[in-house]
Formats: sequence, C-alpha cells, structure tokens
Amino acid sequence: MHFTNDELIEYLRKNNIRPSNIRLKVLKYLLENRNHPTVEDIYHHIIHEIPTLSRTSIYNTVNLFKDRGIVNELSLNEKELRYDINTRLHGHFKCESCGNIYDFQVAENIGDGLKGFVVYKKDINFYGICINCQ
Amino acid sequence: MHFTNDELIEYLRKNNIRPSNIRLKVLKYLLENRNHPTVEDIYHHIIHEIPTLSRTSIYNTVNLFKDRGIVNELSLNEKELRYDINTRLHGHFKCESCGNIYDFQVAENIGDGLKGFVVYKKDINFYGICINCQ
DNA sequence: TAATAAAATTGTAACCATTACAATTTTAAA
DNA sequence: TTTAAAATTGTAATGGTTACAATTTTATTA
Repeated sequence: MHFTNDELIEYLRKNNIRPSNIRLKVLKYLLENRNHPTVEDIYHHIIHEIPTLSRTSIYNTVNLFKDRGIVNELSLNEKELRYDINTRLHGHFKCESCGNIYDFQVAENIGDGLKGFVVYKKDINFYGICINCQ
Repeated sequence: MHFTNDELIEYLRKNNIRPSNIRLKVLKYLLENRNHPTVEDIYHHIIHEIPTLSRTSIYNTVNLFKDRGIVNELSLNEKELRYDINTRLHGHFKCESCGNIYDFQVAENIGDGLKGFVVYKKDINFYGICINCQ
C-alpha cells in the first residue's frame, strides 16, 4: 500500500493534526507497514531520512496521534508500548515463541452487558503459541 | 468471605506453593477482598501484621502466584500492575473518573477465529466512564 | 521583506515501578 | 544439633517514558 504526500496531509488535517515532516513520515510508516511498531521501531526507520531526529519527537508524535484518536496504544505485556493505526475493533494475539502479533476478529457486541457504561477503549489481547510455531 | 488458615494452606498446596506466613497473608487478602490490588496495596495491608515486610517479598509472592497460575496480572494502562485472584474468563472495565475496576462477563467463544492457535492468556480490558460517574 | 509570535523539535535529566542480586534469616531434613 | 534448602530482606540497577528548557522551524502580521 502506498500513500501520496497529499493523502497523508489530508489524513492528518481531517484529524486536527498540523502536518509536519516528522508526523507525515510516522503516519506513512504506520499506514504502509501496519506492524504494531514500538517507538524504537519507528525511530530506527525514520532516523535514516532525518539524521537529526530525536526519540522524544517520536514519543510526542505517537502521543499526539493517540490523543487525536488516529492510533491505539497497545500494551502487550512487553517492556515497550506499540502503536496501531487500525482503530477499528479487533483483537491482538501475541505469539510468545516468535513474537509475532496477529490481528483477529471480535464480535461487535462484546461487553454488551455493561449497560449504562460509556466505553471509549476496548483492549482485547491474547497470548500463546501461534499456528506456525507449534 | 472468610478463609481459615487450613483452607488457605490447602489452596496453596494444591497449586504447588509451599505455604509461608507472607504467602498466606497475601492469598487471604486477595481472596477476601477481590479488589484487583497493586503490589503497593497488598504491601500496605500486610505491613501492619509483619513489620519487617519488604516490598520485594510482595513482588516475589505475586510473581510466584502468577507462575503457578492462581492469579492473573492486570495491565490496565496504569503505572502499576494489578493482581486478580479470579482466573476464570472475564473482562475488566476501568472507570477513568472514579478509578473503580468492574468485572464483566464475556462470551466463552471470543476469539474462536484463532484456529490452530494455543491461547493461554486472554486479556479483555475496557476503559470509559462507569454508570455511577455519569 | 522583516519582525514577531506560535508551534515543533531536540537533548538532557528525572521519574519510578519492577527486577537483579547478594546477604541474611527462617524452615525443613537428616 | 548440623546441614542444606528455601524464603525474606535491602540496596542497587534497569530502562521505557515523561518533564522541561533551549533551540529551531513555521506561520502570521505589519
């Protein structure tokens, strides 16, 4: 999947995020890879294009994206947090053997028992051994 | 709910955990309160009964309980981890207003799409505003 | 265009829950 | 009692993330 600069700028503007060089590159990476990267992953990918890049800028960027609702922060019982550009409801499976993270479908009515509760974030994370590691 | 010492000892022995004073007190606290406490919560509750108690002992104990499968570790996007003596499948709802953590039912067949995957941990955590804080 | 303000970026230091580890104490076994 | 094993303790280290001030870049206005 490939996104033009104009598409990336539009994506950010629609979500009330001023486009900047760093933000466009982070967004592009998230959209074109969709690999639930850590801050370190993102940093290493972009440092080659922006040699003065600071890790703090990546932290600032993903936190801004999170506040604006265009990424979800994943806490998968690892040391580092991960970021997911896919904000539609889905589950994550982490293979403890190969480390891969798989998306899986989840019924929309999960948690419907919470009547009267306002839910604005749903984390569904499974752990185990994936089919390729058996 | 109240547990006798003999019941607590039996509970640990059945799960291959040598009973000790600290372990019995931690287990008793988890069973009788069921409030998803942090290490700090547990420590503060027991320090009155064991003045020489060390935080490390609480860390050791909850990690041992986790390894033996009698508690689940909850990562609810807080600084601290929490521990839940109820290891049956259920979801957690964290109210961002009052901080309360609610259990809720979850269909047993959630994640059945993961055919061929061995799942040994299921985390289902929701965040929002509870019915009492609206 | 220049001057000014606002926003973005950077780098360092601090934070702090958790773990590592060695020393001490307690418990169990012989 | 002796000895070994296990449990507990206290301190130091870890390391991802945040705080914050300084610098740079971008946008606005005269």
